[in-house]
Amino acid sequence: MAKLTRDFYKKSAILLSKDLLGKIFVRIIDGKKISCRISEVEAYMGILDKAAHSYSGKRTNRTEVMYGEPGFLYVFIIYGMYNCANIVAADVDIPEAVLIRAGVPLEGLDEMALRRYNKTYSLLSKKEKLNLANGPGKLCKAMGIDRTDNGEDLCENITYLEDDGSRPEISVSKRIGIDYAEEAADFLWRFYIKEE
DNA sequence: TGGTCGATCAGCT
DNA sequence: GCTGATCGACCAA
Repeated sequence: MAKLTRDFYKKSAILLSKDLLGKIFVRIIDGKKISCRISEVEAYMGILDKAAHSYSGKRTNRTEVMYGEPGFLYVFIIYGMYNCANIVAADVDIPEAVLIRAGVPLEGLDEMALRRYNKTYSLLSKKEKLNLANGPGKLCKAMGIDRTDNGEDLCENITYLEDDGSRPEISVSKRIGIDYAEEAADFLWRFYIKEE
């Protein structure tokens, strides 16, 4: 299984979004491997994107990591209680990122189930299994990602991506929850794996 | 099956 | 003091 290296992330958030679909998002926690297949993402195109935290070049403690090398984690808190995980794209001083919106659990099912529902995977209802990581906040909870993971290097061995050769068909739509962003709200920058 | 609403915090004004 | 790249609980029908 090929672990993705820095080069993979060094492209615009839109291109990276499409390449991320079907890839395997891995974390090693307490020596246990937890992973899920990325099934839904959104591109945030930085300076010119009114929906992006880095719109117009806004640079704060929070957005700082997006101005660095690509292939790092950008984690922020939304609505006071949920974390959202992004992967920094492009290049130094080009603050673009890809929001990981959903994943399909592959390994470490019990670890995810315990973190989300405080019970083992086999005790989950059908709905709970579906809901394990099918949203940005849920995925972070299942994968154990919070603000302390902001700035993690995906080219190290704690959190990283793998390519198992999967090349899914891609569907496109408007991004979610950014109605305030005027014309940018209509851009088709949400990508997800096509269901048959 | 679908609408509304509260939780709760970082960043901005 | 307000608002948001969300979620899940609760209620109505």
